Amino acid sequence: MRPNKRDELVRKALQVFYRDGFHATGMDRLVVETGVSKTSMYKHFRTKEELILAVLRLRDENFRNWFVRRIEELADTPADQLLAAFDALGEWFREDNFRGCMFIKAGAEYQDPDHPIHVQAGEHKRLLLEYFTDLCRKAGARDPDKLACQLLLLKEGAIVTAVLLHSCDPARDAKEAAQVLLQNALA
Amino acid sequence: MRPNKRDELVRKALQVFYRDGFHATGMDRLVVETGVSKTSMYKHFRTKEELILAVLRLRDENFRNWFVRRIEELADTPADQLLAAFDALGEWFREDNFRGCMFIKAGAEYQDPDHPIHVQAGEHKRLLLEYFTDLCRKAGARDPDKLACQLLLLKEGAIVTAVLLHSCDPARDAKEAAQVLLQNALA
DNA sequence: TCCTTTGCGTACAGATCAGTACATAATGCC
DNA sequence: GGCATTATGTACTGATCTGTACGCAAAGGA
Repeated sequence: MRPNKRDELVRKALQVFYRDGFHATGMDRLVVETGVSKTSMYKHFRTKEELILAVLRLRDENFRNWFVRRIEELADTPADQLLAAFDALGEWFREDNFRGCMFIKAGAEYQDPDHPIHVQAGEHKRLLLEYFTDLCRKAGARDPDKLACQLLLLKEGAIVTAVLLHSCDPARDAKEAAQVLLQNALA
Repeated sequence: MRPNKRDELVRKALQVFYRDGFHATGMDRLVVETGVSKTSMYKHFRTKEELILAVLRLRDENFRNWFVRRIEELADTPADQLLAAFDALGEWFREDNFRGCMFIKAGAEYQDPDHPIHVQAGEHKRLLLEYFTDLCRKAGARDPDKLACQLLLLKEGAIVTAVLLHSCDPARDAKEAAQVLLQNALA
């Protein structure tokens, strides 16, 4: 029971869940795709829910790391970084295997607000909101909390719309909207 | 096989699917909850997918009717109506059984872009976008298509955020953002 | 070499999935 | 009333779901 074996399982499960959804992906399929035996799978994760929670933790880490790093590559000042966030989004939308936000989907499949999976999905959004708020404060916005929330709305809306309309334009439109909001919040 | 019996089944199925999700709701449970026999159910709908598509059609009709009507009750001029849309959203968020947007959830559970359910979910958003575009044009916006898309982003983002953060504030924040964008597009 | 412990694969349990076969009950027509 | 058609309820199919029981093989200690 090597500890990195567990990580490998989580990585693989992440791909499959992201592509096909949670309810639609059975443990049997995961067992086949990872090549591990069912007993081993259930040694590492006592239930499917526990596996999903581990997957969401990894996804949260991966996504936020990538997002923040990419933004810092694209821009220097906090204000520019807030706008660059939407360029990063656009890059994400253009990836071949883009399938929307895993946390929105998790919240959609596990709707009970008290369900651990739903709670964890909300936590991801809260952390992103914190990041935005921090940038808004550094940029000198009049009401950093409000502006951050508005930019988050644009981000989430862009993701959902990109998925359902199969278009990458939402990233561009969201960026222009963010520009207007930012200008308004700084003046 | 009364024709209104079918509508009744769709109405009931809508409630259950909306509350519990598509994959998580089996035909057996629907049969029990509607009180109809399984044979009758499959006489009206040849497959589960066909039932879901009928449910989405009804939901699209219900939601857009309610949305447009409520907006017209709340405001008179096109510009005010665009803002009132977010007040209507806020009322929706406050409903006890608010569980987010059924079409976002449908798109999340049926991710294949060619899947009929995914396509139909996208169609709903397209129709909403058309409605917004029409209002933007009437309001005299400089670029009605762009503004409409941006307002749609705010709406979708507000829904997703309201669900995951269990808060109704997104409606308020979205409205204020819409106000700024609208002002900017008219000036 | 023998014994114990640990890890893994297979086969299975019981529930539930979508969908159907078939018998019975209700209805329309003459 | 007698007959054909249609609607319905039950019981079932084979597949798949999450999770487990058990047998075997490898490894470690004396």
